[in-house]
Amino acid sequence: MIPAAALLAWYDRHRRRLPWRSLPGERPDPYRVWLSEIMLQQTTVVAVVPYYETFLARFPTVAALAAAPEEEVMRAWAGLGYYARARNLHACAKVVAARGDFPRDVDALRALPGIGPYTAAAVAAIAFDVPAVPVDGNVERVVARLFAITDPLPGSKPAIAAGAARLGTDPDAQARPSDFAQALFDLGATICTPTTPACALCPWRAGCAGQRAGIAAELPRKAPKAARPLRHGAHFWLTDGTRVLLRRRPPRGLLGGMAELPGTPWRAETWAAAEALAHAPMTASWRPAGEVRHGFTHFELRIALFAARVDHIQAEGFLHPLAEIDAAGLPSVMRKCAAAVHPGKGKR
DNA sequence: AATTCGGGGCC
DNA sequence: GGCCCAGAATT
Repeated sequence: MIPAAALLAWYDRHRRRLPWRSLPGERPDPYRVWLSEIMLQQTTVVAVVPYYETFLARFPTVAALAAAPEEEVMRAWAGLGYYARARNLHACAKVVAARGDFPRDVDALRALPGIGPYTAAAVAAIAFDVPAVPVDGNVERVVARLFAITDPLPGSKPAIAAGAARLGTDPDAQARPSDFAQALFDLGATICTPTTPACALCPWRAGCAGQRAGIAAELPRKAPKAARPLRHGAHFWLTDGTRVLLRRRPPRGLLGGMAELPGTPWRAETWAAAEALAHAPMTASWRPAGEVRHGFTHFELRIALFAARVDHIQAEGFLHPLAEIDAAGLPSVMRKCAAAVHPGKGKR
């Protein structure tokens, strides 16, 4: 038996202070818990913090978020990645605002847009003290080590989920579901880390089968990943001296609904200059303007840049002031392109 | 069950 | 250069 009391005692002394966390004894704001959980999906705490602060200041309540134009929500999300999250966030806010509040149980939360099994359990536990154990990457690692589960992910997910649920049956865990969930996160983030776990400092060291077997650092094992193919594209920086031409990507799919520089499709073959220029937004004296490399989850991209200045822009898309390019809501790959061609201030 | 979705920090 | 991250939706 792994004692929840030992973890909770450790958490009471060593828990991380994070902007979306309420103080001990303070009732959490479900909106803030939910917002943070969506942002934290596959995204590190360090990356989320500045976005969370800005986002919360701009949209202080779920009603304010629901009432905002979608384009403004997407612009506030720009650079954080996985943009379907932002669209689902907005859709979820509208449902919740119409209902009046967030549902308090796992199944009802699970039915909302952008909320899957993990987030439903996390919001229920953290915001409403429902005795659920959310299983994220941290918890998978902790549980795989505690029980020495050597089968590789993702096949071992059911066994790991069962182990996590077993941990949550401890009466001490059931007495503090919100703290127990966050304690598991903090243990995974600060002690039971991916490469070199600090087992000497771990409150669960005595009961850890992985540590006892000397294989903790190797767990969880994972199936090998496929190689990322290389793709090529060309994009165009067209300015009239005060504005630059942008366009909107299709609402779904990669970078769905985000702004971009006009360009070619992205494909496996390289683009000859003349071939790429056939995709230019208008006829002009295009000059080569460097290359940008960017890694996506499942492919790597190399973009050849072309730039031109004309007196009058006549092309499809919309014009954005050069001086406010950082506020254009460009995804990171396009911010790289803009910075390569137009090395201005450079920050967001 | 597999694939498609971003981006950055850290080793 | 690879790994990881408070995963979900789609196919």
